[in-house]
Amino acid sequence: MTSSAGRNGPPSRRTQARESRQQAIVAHVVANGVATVTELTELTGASLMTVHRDLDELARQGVVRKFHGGVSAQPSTVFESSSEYRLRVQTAEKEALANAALGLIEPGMSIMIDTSTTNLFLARKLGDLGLGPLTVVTNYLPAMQVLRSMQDIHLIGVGGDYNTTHDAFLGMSAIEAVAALTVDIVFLSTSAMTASTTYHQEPDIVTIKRAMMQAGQRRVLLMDPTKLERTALHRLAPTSEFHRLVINEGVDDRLVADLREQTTVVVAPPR
Amino acid sequence: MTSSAGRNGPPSRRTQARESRQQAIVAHVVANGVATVTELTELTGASLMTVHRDLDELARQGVVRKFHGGVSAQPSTVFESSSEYRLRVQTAEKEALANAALGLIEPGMSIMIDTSTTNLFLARKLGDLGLGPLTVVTNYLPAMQVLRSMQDIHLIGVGGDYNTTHDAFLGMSAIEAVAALTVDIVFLSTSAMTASTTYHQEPDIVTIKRAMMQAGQRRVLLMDPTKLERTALHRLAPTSEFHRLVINEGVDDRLVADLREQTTVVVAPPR
DNA sequence: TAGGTTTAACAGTCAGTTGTGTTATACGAA
DNA sequence: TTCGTATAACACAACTGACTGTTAAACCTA
Repeated sequence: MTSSAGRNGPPSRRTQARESRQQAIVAHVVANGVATVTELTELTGASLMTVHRDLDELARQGVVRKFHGGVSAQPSTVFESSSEYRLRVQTAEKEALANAALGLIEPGMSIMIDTSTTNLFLARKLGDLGLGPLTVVTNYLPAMQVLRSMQDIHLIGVGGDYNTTHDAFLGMSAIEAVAALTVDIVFLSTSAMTASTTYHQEPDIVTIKRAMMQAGQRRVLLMDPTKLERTALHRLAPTSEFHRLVINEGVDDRLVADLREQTTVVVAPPR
Repeated sequence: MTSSAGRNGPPSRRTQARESRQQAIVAHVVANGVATVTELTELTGASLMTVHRDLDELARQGVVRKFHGGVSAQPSTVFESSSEYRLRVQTAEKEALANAALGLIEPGMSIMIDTSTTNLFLARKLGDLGLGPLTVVTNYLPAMQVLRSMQDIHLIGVGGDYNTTHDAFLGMSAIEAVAALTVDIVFLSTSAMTASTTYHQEPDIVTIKRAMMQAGQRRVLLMDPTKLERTALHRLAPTSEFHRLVINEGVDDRLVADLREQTTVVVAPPR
């Protein structure tokens, strides 16, 4: 991550401009499949060099692919894995989910946090409340960085093979480490779900998430609206396996009704 | 860590002034045992408020203890444990040690790095060389942060209970994780040694360092000059247990001769 | 080789952060 | 209570670093 990846302060006018320009580029490229650089300079009004730099960054994040003469879109399954990319979308929704999750935590509890950007929002909030001593387990490096300096937080890091895409420790040893623990609540998120089932596109992630589910006495699933009513290659677990599902407001009523047949659904209020 | 903890760029006139002022304060307090704040404003020429802020920072680092009316020195064994404090002293020497250590590493190797600031210097250099693929194991969070973005580095994080003082993962699960691994070289450092024996003041650290020694086919000990001919509460291991000892130039000849009777000594050239 | 395309190098602008001091208020010990 | 001490609040200057554009060189491809 180069610049404003995990920042908290105000986004700054400058960075904001950069953000919206890159978003416009992504939207355009995704819509058309391909685009030339000059085409994008006209779209954004920025200089050739700036567009090139934006494209380099987006390519590094795996969102687009550069070739001589222009760029093309990546299949969504590829770039949606990128931790860096996911951190920037649906932030308001994730914030709301995190707030709702916070309400489930009581002082003295031990909780586990999986490799998801939604959970990073949750981690940031854990220090705020005087939740008293709190034990937090995670394999997600950005979460560790956030939690390490917090008072009253006992951080337990899960080690293993570092995975750049997810910015987390995975693999056999991570699974073993998780298997050796039991926590009061485990907070999970995944990339896709239907009313009946949850999914993820990567088998390695499925494995660690399953181990984490085993380690939690209660399992809470946090899902922003973009992930609902979608599937991915690998099945993670039936929806009914989760004790609570936290979603945002504005989800289709029929879907919510279907979900309520499987588990307890909590609707997180915005703001 | 607040500001210029792990920076690399030029120290800046301002920060440099701050550094030397704090060093002067520490020197004064250590020499006299105690000091009043007004006394220190005269010593440094800074305002009352600035001195207070310096003292707050030093107290947070564990170097001095504040009380109403002034400050007192901490026993050296206390503040010498502070990762943040140790990072700022003997940097040139540690740099030289790291360079020498680098020469022992060959492409494709797997290495382990323990919880010591000297090793952080080493970690920073691992990306420079085109050492080809390199597997690096560590329980030291700052090292993980440095290594995570490096190309060609396969990072294996050792998890466990996070310890704020050392900025690292310790405890039973860390030891188990280390015990499950074997690497080509393990790079260690410790707080004190004599010709015959190595020491550390904290039992938890001794335990993990011993586990790491077991995990390494070759054991390399990096020691800056301030640590030589000193002891600490707990014995870590005989000097002869290390395959190589890397020290700086300028160490007393007789001591070097004694050390050479125990192990292979490498003298790191400055620069 | 000639066209456009990409990268490298340089420099300027601007925003945010840090370090500092001054003043005002709160605190603690005698 | 009272005086010295400690913190909080505000303001300011300096510095850093991010972002951008321009120009020049290198590169690819037809």
